[in-house]
Amino acid sequence: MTRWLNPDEQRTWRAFLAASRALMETLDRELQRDAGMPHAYYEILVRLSEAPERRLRMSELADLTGSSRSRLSHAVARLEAAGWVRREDCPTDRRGQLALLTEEGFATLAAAAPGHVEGVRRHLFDALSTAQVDQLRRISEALTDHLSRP
Amino acid sequence: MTRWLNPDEQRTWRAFLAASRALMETLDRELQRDAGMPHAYYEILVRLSEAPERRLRMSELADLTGSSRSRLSHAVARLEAAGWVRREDCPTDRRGQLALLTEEGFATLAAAAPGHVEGVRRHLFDALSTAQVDQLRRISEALTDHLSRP
DNA sequence: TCTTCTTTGTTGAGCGTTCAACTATTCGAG
DNA sequence: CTCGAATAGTTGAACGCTCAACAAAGAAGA
Repeated sequence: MTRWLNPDEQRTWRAFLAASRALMETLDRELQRDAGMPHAYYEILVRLSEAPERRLRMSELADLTGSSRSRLSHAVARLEAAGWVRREDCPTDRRGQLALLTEEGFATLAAAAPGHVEGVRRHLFDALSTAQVDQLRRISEALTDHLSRP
Repeated sequence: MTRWLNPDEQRTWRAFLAASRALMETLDRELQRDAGMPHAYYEILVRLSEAPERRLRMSELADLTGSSRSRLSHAVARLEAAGWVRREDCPTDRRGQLALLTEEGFATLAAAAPGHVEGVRRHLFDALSTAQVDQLRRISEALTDHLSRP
């Protein structure tokens, strides 16, 4: 007994699909062009830059960026090769690894941030009213909450 | 002169990022598990199934699915190898190709649809009020409209 | 303690996407 | 009618992600 989508839902679902895909692709392309990295990597650098001493456990970084451990492992390997991130052994858990943002990584991030933020503003916020921004926040938080339930 | 994000915008942006990524990953994983194809391929089959005679020009199909021509070319190659899509020469334009859904492809889609729609309902619509669904539609349409401007 | 279960992080293969380059065909200005 | 520009679609390499398998170390219970 499938609960099919009614026309309104169908339209909403397709609109959401098209919009989020187009937005992410646009920002990803801009970041790749201007900073030489995909958006997922940028996010990793951001989270590290906000952490105390600019370092985080791999697992915590994975949670913060909403990525799998495997994905993060591969990503940090690339970021390390680029000289933007370094690994260190965790002093309190010998299984653990810390990822830490290098000075070079911080400089790269600082150089990329204004352009990217401008992109987010132009492509996302400039299209919405302040009421819609508020709605989008509530919707997104409800969604995340719902998805992390069972 | 960077127009930075204020705390509300920051929160909205990160919430949207987390939610849309989590939603898409969940649906993609379910579809891969239950139907053996990624969501992008499912969408191709859906669009073909809705087209007159279940066939579309490659370029039109690319537009409808919001994908690049290259992406679609690779994707259709895979779908063709799976026996779900066939290519035909376009009678009116010798550069053109038509992609058409095979009987087998249609059957696969018909088998996959109920599960996927149920997933969309559970993970998206069940989390939102009817007012929020309406808001999300308006926001998404505004976004798509804005992104396809210049 | 010994044993088992869980957690942490990595690895390699396979897949899908991007990007740039390319062929083939059609369009359109002169 | 012709020739340069635009359009349709494909290709291969590089890249990032997923998945399953794995090793190493901690946690928990007898």
